[in-house]
Amino acid sequence: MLCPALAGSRTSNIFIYGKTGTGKTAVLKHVFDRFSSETQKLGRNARFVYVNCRLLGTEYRILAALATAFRVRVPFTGLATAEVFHRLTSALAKRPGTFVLGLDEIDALVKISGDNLLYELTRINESLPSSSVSLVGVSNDLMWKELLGPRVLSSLSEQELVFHPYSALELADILKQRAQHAFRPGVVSDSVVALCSALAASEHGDARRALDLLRVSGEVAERNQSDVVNEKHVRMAQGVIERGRVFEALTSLPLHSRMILASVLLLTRRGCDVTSGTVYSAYKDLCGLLNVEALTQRRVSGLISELDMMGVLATKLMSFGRYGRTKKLKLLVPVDDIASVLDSDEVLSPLLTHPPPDVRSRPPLNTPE
DNA sequence: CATCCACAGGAAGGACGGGGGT
DNA sequence: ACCCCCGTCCTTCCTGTGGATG
Repeated sequence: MLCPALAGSRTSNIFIYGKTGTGKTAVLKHVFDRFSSETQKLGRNARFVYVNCRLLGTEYRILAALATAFRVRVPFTGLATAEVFHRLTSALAKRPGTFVLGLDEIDALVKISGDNLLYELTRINESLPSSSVSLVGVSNDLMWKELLGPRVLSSLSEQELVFHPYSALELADILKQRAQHAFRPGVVSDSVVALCSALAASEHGDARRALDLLRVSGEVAERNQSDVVNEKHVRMAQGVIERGRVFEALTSLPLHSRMILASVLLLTRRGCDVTSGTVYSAYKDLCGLLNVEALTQRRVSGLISELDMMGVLATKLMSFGRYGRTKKLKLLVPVDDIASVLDSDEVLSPLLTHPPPDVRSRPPLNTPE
């Protein structure tokens, strides 16, 4: 699909779908690399730029990253988004060529700030007389297209590509091949490979998961001074990976999000019902104890939604008729895991290990379960 | 049927840290 | 040095809402 770039002409916009761990990003990066070196050899002025929309987070930062890739220096804040766009455009106009922008996790961009930037990007060519810009959008949300306006949709999906999940057999092939490089012969048996791939296949065929699982299994085996990797190590590795992910996600959370999480933890431990209302008052008490100014209920509600989207919490809207509507919260992560993360938090841990007697919530709603 | 609870979540705007241009 | 503008994070204010109750 990108071959026209070799001849110096514009490529179609491409849209790539597929679940996580099916190799979209890997393929995109690899293809971009190959094309970069090929076009260089041919002496074409072509650039293949990769950005990850979700990691960058905002419209502005994505544009700034694109600009930086074209050696346009922009500050991390202070400029209007439109201004950055303008600078990018004029930089592109100055050096004629073929430019392909790979926008990974493009669904995140649209969910955060709408399809405006995409729209602008699809019609950037109109103001570039001698260069061409085309887009490669990558999304792991198949239903995501519905968020797009028709004007963007038609121009973005000139060509489409779907990456199907790997089957357990395909995963096993990948793992076997990697295992040959990473392990001494005979250390990893076929049954271990089969288990890793089966576990990953059951989680929608995520190859990254499978590889991580095998790698960590090896580490676990090594730590246990075992000469071979066996099924038990794989099971242990599963737990290690899970905890690692949780730990990383939670420790990087801002203070107030961690405090909200601590409130949920306290309420859960005490067996109170955990709803947005009770959590907020527990959170406020926590703020009082820490001498921190509490955020408003509105903001806390927003932070809870963020935790929900991260998959730390599950929320469920419940209606009790006359007794109002509320969001029930449930931790999706084992209580002990969260506790151990918060325990290593120097600000919050004293409150969790010796919970003061009256960090309490409002009296529970007298409603039937 | 209307009411009303206890919130959800949208809109608008303000404080702040940090630009650009002159 | 000055002014104005920007994105981010948060607040304030507001309207919307599912369903038991009167």
